Amino acid sequence: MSQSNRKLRLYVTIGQRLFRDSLLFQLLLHNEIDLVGESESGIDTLKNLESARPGVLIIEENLPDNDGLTIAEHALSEHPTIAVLLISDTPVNANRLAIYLEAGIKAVVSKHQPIQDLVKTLFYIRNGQVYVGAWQKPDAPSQGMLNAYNALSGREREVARLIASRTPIKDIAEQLGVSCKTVHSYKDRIFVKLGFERLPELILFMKRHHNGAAA
Amino acid sequence: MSQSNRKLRLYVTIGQRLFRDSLLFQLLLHNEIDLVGESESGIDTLKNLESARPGVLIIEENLPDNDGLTIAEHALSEHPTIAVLLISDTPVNANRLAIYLEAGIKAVVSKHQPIQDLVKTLFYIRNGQVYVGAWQKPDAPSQGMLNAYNALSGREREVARLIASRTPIKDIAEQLGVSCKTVHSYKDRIFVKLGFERLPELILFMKRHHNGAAA
DNA sequence: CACGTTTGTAGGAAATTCCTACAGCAAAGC
DNA sequence: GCTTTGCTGTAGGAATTTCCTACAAACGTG
Repeated sequence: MSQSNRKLRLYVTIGQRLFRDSLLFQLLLHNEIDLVGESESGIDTLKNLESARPGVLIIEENLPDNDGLTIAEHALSEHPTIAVLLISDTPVNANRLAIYLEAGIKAVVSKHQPIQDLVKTLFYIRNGQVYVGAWQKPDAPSQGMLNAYNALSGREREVARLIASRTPIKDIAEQLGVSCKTVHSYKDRIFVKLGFERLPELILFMKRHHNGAAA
Repeated sequence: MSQSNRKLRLYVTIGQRLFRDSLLFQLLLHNEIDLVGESESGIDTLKNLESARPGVLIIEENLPDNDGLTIAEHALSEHPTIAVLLISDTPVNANRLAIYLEAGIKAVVSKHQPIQDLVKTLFYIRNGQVYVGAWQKPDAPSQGMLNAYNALSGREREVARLIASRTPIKDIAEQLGVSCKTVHSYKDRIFVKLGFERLPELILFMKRHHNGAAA
């Protein structure tokens, strides 16, 4: 997945603390990510870039003080090597995308996309590549995820359901009449198949497929 | 902390998927929280409440289709027992808060507050109590956190710094010339003292105190 | 049918979490 | 001054988790 072996030096500019925090908590779970700075306004961002020297800048389109695009352009004129990922408020169309790319922005993710898209994009652009993948297939919103669910085997689905409903592994093992080790194996395989790394992703995924533990 | 022993049945209405996801990932880490539904619009929310029967509804003030307050009032007229937590776009003042409380809303958290505030408030109101704590002391933004940092002992700070910079426990033990077990003890104590439960919280905390691993 | 893949099963090593222990020292009292 | 109490540095144990490997039975498909 990740070609580059050095850490991803990340700067995040998001106005609202609540969302900045929760996004950062997610991103910081990846230990390749090194947060070198954050701010809530464009001006602060420009001031800090010099010393923070990020490799990637995630910046919101609508900032309290300025337009994210403007800030990004300023940032790029001073530090052309930064890979900028713009978070847009609205779904992105080809026209807008073209404008962004022309400005030197490497990728755009809309706030209406799942967080996995952001993470995927982030890792993709970190080597300087432009990412335009997401808008080419806007017809299949969660199709990939549905496919992923279908890829689970019967036993895996059972385990996935139980894990998502927070049944302890030991209880699952008991219920299914297998050893804990086996349940762990299922768990591992589920996470690999779905591309997840942590429990909340699985819980949310199962809820959204109406297979959660609606008690 | 949590008086009630049954799970917190949570419904979340946040327009933007990216933020809904990242917030949910955080909230779902708490295993007392049982997500019974989510939507991105007020109308959907009202439609789903009947079957989801949440104990707590977290709802954004500004939704794509409607005003969160209006939706909350509708929801409360049908299901008066739901504890509503409104996420407001702007900092909340006493006047606005009074309006909200009169409408039957249990708490308001602004998007400019840290995520811990949201979580704390969520657990507080789950038993039906009104939460008005956050705006009574708006003068001390991160004072509590600074105090918390000062509460760490010298050795704990060293370990906190190394952990936040993602140094493996074994390396930390080596560097400090103590056993892994000891490092784990420090880690445990750090997390208890700061009230954290997961690594990203510590990383972010250390960054924000300029004690991160600015390589 | 033979060969590659998926599924159900499980074990081992290393790491992590959670809890407990304990000696030394410092501050707080009495 | 002496005792109690609490914090700091140190560490061990048990249970759990993660990560990786293994392997036989079933399955599918040229």
